[in-house]
Amino acid sequence: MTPGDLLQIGEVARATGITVSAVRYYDEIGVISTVTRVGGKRRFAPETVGRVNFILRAQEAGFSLDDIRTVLDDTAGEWRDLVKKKLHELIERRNRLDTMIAMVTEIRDCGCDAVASCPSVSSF
Amino acid sequence: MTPGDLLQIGEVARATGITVSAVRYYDEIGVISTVTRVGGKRRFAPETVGRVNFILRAQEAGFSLDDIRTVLDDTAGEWRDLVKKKLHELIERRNRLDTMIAMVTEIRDCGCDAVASCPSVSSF
DNA sequence: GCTTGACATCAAGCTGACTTGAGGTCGTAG
DNA sequence: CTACGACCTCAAGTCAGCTTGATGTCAAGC
Repeated sequence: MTPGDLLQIGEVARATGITVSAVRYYDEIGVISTVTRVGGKRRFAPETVGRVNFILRAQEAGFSLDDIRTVLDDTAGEWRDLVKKKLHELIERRNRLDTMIAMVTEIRDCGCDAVASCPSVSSF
Repeated sequence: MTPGDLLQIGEVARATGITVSAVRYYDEIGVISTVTRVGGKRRFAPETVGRVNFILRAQEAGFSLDDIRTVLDDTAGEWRDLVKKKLHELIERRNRLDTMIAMVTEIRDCGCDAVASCPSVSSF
């Protein structure tokens, strides 16, 4: 058992589903941080689990780890602007995705023999 | 002027907005193909432009060049299954994106000082 | 004949997000 | 005492998707 409620690296890994080396990597680049070390070993705050989950979601949505660090570490007001900008990008991304879904649906239902010769492909 | 209606690499690049080196790369890995060579120089069919545009869209939607080659080159029936699978993935991706948009919107409007301490973040 | 511009090849480099491997430390259990 | 599992560091490797640089060819214009 860990002292207080601090987590070991392996616990963070298991709780979030990422590998130990990925947790270490996140720590190195500063998107999460160790509270302290005990005998050289990292100890993380319990909130780290939520933070990692946030990071994973944000990555899925197209944020780079650099973006994420900027957003999470900004104590000035800037982060809100960054989030707004990113929100805009997300909405654009969804629009493109919708276009793509329509396109792929069309291809799925086109009745062509091969995609290469499908008019739906070259019309984009 | 090119003989017939075949395009030089630079024309393909200008027509699609990608670089000459990227066209060459696409040719090398086989997502597009040169019809012939004239004095060592590649000549492309005009449809190549549409094909490249398709590739760009597909990439935006999360297809890898490998996926794209598989879909485009498949003359058997398999590609339709692959497209179906990809369509499924696209829809999942859109769902995640919607979640993310909701999340980012919440963060934008949360009134917190810093993202790190925002309850919306650790609740994910 | 010389320059210019568009093309060619080939090997190497780059970025992001990690992983892998070698070699070392620490604490507990048998 | 020794073995084990979980941790540590540091350097190097991996993958996709290109780019960059060195060096060379070829046709057209002056």
